[in-house]
This record gives sequence, C-alpha cells and structure tokens, in this order.
Amino acid sequence: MCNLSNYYYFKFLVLVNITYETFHRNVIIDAVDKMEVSMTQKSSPTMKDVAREAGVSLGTVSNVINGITVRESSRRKVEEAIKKLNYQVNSYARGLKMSRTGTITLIIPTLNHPFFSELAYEIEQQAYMNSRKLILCCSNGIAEKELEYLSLATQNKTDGIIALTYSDISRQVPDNIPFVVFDRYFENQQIPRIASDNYTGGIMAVNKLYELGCRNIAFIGFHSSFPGEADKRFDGYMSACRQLKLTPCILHEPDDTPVDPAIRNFIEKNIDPKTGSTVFDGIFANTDYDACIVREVLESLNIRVPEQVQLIGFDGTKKFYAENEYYVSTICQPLKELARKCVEMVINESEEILPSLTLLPVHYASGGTTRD
Amino acid sequence: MCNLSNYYYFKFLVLVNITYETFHRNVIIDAVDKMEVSMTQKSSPTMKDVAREAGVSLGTVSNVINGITVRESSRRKVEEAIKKLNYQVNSYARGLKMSRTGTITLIIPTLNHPFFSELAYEIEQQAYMNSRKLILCCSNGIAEKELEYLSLATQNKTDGIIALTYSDISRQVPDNIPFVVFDRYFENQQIPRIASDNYTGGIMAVNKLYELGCRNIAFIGFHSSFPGEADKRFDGYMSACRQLKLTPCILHEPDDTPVDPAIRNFIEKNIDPKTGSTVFDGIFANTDYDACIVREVLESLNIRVPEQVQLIGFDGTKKFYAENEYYVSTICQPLKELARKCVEMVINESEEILPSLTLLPVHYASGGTTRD
DNA sequence: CTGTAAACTTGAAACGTTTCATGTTGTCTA
DNA sequence: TAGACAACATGAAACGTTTCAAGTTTACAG
Repeated sequence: MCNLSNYYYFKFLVLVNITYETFHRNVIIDAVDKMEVSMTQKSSPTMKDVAREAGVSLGTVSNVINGITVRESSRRKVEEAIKKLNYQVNSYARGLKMSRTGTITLIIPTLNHPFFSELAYEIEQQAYMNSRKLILCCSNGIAEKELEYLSLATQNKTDGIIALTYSDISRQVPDNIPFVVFDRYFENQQIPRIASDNYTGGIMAVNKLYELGCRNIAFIGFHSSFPGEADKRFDGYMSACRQLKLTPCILHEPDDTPVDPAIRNFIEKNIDPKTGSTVFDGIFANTDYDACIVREVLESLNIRVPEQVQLIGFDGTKKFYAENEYYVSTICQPLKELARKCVEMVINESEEILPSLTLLPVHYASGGTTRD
Repeated sequence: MCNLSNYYYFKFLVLVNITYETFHRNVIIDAVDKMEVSMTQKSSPTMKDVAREAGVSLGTVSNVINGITVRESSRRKVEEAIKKLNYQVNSYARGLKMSRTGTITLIIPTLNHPFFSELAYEIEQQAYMNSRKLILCCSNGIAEKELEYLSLATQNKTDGIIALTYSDISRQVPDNIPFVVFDRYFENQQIPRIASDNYTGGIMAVNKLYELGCRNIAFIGFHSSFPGEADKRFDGYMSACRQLKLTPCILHEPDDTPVDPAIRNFIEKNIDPKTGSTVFDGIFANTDYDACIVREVLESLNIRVPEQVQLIGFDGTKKFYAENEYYVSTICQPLKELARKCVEMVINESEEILPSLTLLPVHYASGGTTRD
C-alpha cells in the first residue's frame, strides 16, 4: 500500500471495482503489492539494474555517471541503459557514501518582510546556480527554534549553513560544517561574517540629506539586543554629524519598544510650536520599515514629506507592484551580491582561508521622500 | 584536508607554525589527517559507537532512537551514551534504508512578491510543525527550470511536492511521490488541487462594491496562458454582474501585455468628458498587484480613490511595515489555511483518497480604497 | 522449582552508492 | 612475435541506518 500514490491507488480502485473496505483485507493488499511490482516497476531502478542492462560492471556505471573516463563503447551502452530505464541517482545513497549532500541550509527569521524574502530568493538562486539545494528554515527569531533548526541541519549533514539569527548559535555548529553568518556578530570571531557596509551607508544617508539642503538631521532607529553590523548605521550617522558639524537629534530605543508610539512621541516632542513643523528637516531612519512608519506619522501630523522633512531609510525595499521603485528614499543593500557572497563562502571551493568579515558596498536610491 | 573547517584549518596553521605553501606537501597533509583523527574525533559517532559505549546491540540503540519499547535499564544506558558521544542520527543512512527523507519540496515562481513569500513562509512553518524540512525551489515560472527542479526533487527522494508552476509538470512526477498543486489546473485531473474559492471571491468583490454604492463596476485583469483557479475571479465578476443586472466593463488581456499602459489606456478611454471622472465608479482588479497600479494610474489622472472610484483587489497583500494593514481593499486568500492544507495533503498520513479539488473560503478586508 | 509465554535483545542482511585493489584488454616497441 | 606498459573494467567492501528471524531473559502460574 504505502508506496502507491493516491492517484494510483484511486485508479486501481476503479480498475478492480472493489470497495474501500474490501480493499483493506490483507489478501487484496498482497495482490496489490504484487500488481504494483509488475505494473509500475515499484522502486526506481538502481545502478545495478543499469549495469545489468548495459552489460557492464557497477564501477563502470559509476564512472560514466561521475564523468570519469570510460571506453567510448561502454559509455554509450551505459547511457542508453540509463535512458531506457529512466535511471536517476539516489542521492541519499550517494550522500551516505560521500558525506556530501548538496544542500545548503538557510536559517532566517521570516519571509514576511521583503528584505528577508528577497535575500532568501537570491540565496536560493545562487544555490541553484551552484547545483545546491536550499533548505529553508524560518526561525521567527526564536532562539530555541534557531537551535532546533541548527541541529536538524547538522543531523542532515548539510554541506553548509547560512545563518541570520538572534542568538549566538555558533557554539553548536560542528567544526566540519561550513558556516557563515549574515550581519550578526558572534562571540567566536573566527566565523566568517558577511554584511553590507552599514557604516558607510549611515554616512551616505546623512551626506545625501545634507546635500539636499538639510541642516538638522535626526536619527530614528531601534536596536536589537543582539549585536550585528546593522548597528554601524548609527555609528555612521554620528560620524557624519561630527564631520558636518551637525547637532545630532536621536531616537534610538531597544527593539522591543512599540515603534509607532515611540516615533509619534519623538516627532511631536520635536515640533516647533511657531512653525508647526519639526525642528529637524531631515530624518535618517535605521530601516525602510521605520522610515515607512515615520512617513505615516508625519503625514498624520500634516507634516509634508519631502517638502518639510526629507526622509531616508535603509535596506532598499522595493514596491512589490513596481520593479525598481522604492517605498522611500533609501540606502540599498546589494542583496544579490550579498547572496552570492554567502553561497560562495559557504561552499568555498577554493578551500582558502576565508576573511572573517566581508562588507559589500551600498548605494543610495531615491524613493520620493527626498527632494531629488 | 577536506574535512577541516576553515576555522580549524586556521587554528592548525597557527599551532604548527608552518607556511601555507609547505602545508600543501603530501607528507604534511598526511600528518594533518592523522592529527585530525586524534584531535577532533573526525567523523561523527555512529550507532555502532553508541552501542559499544552503552554495551548493547545495534538493534537496541535503534529501538531507543525510534521510541520502540526497550528495557528501562537499556534505555538509560543508551541515552547516556548518546549524550556522552553527542550522537546524532545520520539522516542519509536512514533515508537510504527507509526511502523516506522527511523533506517536502516547494516549487514556486519567486519570493519577490508578498503573496508567494508569505505562502512559502506559511508552508515552511507547517512543514516544521510536521517535522518535515522544506526544500525551496524558485523557478521564476520558467518551464525548463520547473522540470529541472522536479527531477532534482525526485532524485532526492523527497517525500512530497507542492507545486505552483506555469507548465504542466504532472506527467513527469513519479507515481510514488505525493504531489499537490496550488491553484493551477493540470491535464491530469486526478492530481489534488488546492486553491482559494476564487469564484466566490469575485462575486464578493462585486457585491461589496455594489453595497458601497457602485452601480458601474469594471473588471481589470490579466490572464495567464496557463489555466488556474484564479481565472474564476473573472467568472465570479460576470456572474455577479448578471445577478445584479450591471453592465460589465472589462479589461482582460493576456498576462504578457504591458500592464501599466494597458490600464492607463483603458481608464482614459472610459473617462466621461463631461464629468472628468470615469464612467465606472467601482473597479474589481484581478490581483492586488493590478489594483496598486490601477490606483497609481487613477491618481496620476487626478481621479480620487475612493471618493470617485472605489477599488477592490484580490489576494490580501499586507503592508510590510504594518501588521494587518492592506495596500488596497481586497479579497483575502486564507494563506495560512491554504498552506496547512497543502502540507497536510502532501503528507496525507491518513492514507485516504484525497479530493481532487479543495477550495478554501476567502474574505473581504478594507484597505482604504473603498468607502467603508 | 519447573514450564511457558511474554518481553526484550541480538546481529546479520539490506538499502544504493563510491572506491580501489586486482584483473583484463589493447597498443606499441624492438 | 613477445614483452611491457597503459588504459580500462571488475566487483567486493564500506558508508550508517533499519529490520527481522532467532536467541535470551524475565515473570509468573502451577
């Protein structure tokens, strides 16, 4: 029974015209099992079958499949047999023997955010281009789930792990599984980390706002309790303010703060009663997510963006219904390149020593919340 | 060499204080291999190791691991040994023996659309809850890639396939791999299909617009050349118009038409020169994607939504920066339930005959493009 | 204390590959 | 034509599980 697909099962019922109940009697089940063997060739053909069909040995078939040189005549016979039997390698047998499985595991909080989903998408595409399968694990940022997924991954002898977690799982990663970390900053500094150049991005945002006329630039952001490269955006902001001799004006709370009220409160506190506008004329928001909320709050307070306040976010989140349009003006992370780097490093075919930190350049893109 | 992580490799170089070049001489490589064996215990412990450690037989260890009853004292010994050796099942060996791998393969066009990414997310969560791993395949809707992914999946002996494709791959699916299809309509009608109740959704949209005062309701949509349940939205629209005695007003083009110009053209053609507004006062757009573009076009023509024209889309696409807010008023597909159904049916633990079509109910949600 | 049934344990065989020492064939030289 | 070497083919062993027939222990009734 167990190996019959439902479709096939259904066909069989029709064919033999018996009821479901009768069907379950052992006698009939046996009959079915036998039929199955003769009708469909039950389990897929193996290399042995191919070898027999082609009249060569197991080793020769293996050589053909793995592209090892084989006499032309043998190769042809084997290839014909493979086609005839519709043979497919059993990658679990291969995995067992080789202890290489051709899978990469991605541990990511969620897909319900365009940044994560796009990153996951790009990583999948890169994995595909490198003939790897992608195992997707959405941890929701829950430490226990992160660990559980990790141990699943090691159990499955995955060939590499790409992680974007909210807890330090590096201690539990076996030495022999390649492991790269996106953005996050672990205790074990030897683990290769990949991120955007957030620091430069922060500087870029402030400079852009300055260039566009802002002289009073606020920072709005929420920091995770778990350290990562994204924290550098704030550092970039501070550094640029120093450079440009601007007075910082900052909302920087832990990320368990309710975002909307905090932003509203911060903005209201900074409204100049004389002008009715805010004391700042530019805002650098730590993420596009924050920037979108900032914009909504500003609009609800009848402060016009970008006329009264210009706004730059971070991430490069694109409108889902328009290729290449952004929800807000933003510093774009190079997602495709980040994905490529992650996959390349986790595969690391060259077997070189990997840099412990790889930063990729960001760029600015206008999204209507700035006057450019 | 090959099994050393880079981290470990690096440590080793430091330890032994030799140069990279020297390192590659065979002699030294051998030395390393030997060291590795003694230093880290190279490959993970196997059941045999556990059995030896616990002083029981292989079969007993297997029984403990698989929750088969075993004498209490043996169980304890085995569990201790497992902990001590940090044993983990090798799921490739298990997969080989059982020809069950614990994986579900999802073939989906992309993650760069909130509908797909949310669906993928929910399916992953369901897979996790059923102790399955999710292999993600983004085909970009390219037929060849769909087939390639499919054959990868069968080669990997996946336990089930959930597909949302733009070509009929059903013929290539082996009989013995459970297969369910999301939305799409294949030639082979025995394959279980899962979708939202698009027909009712279409009716719902029209009724809602009618309820809100519209008496002239247009349909705007683009149909794939590959048939699916989503085509029923249009049927629902037509049916509701008949019911309510409304005159249909339709833009329904193939989906390779450039969307933006088509919509602009359609709308402009339907502007009443007297009022400056459109002849229709309500629009049902086939997807939220279309609806968003419709809104942008309307706004660019200075037609106000929802004051002059009310607009309902389809899918239930939420704003990425606000839980439970929609980009447009919409008919929501029950993504979580759809995902649950897909996984449940592809696993089909009860081994029942599966319905060939499962439709799940949709519901309306306001998103600011209607006057409610 | 014995006999018997029930409960548990044992280890060889099998799953479908890859590997590799050994065997076979073919080719070229002298 | 023999000898030597290269090229290729062969199939048993191994990878780490599960399974299952056969063996051993335990519990309990008489």
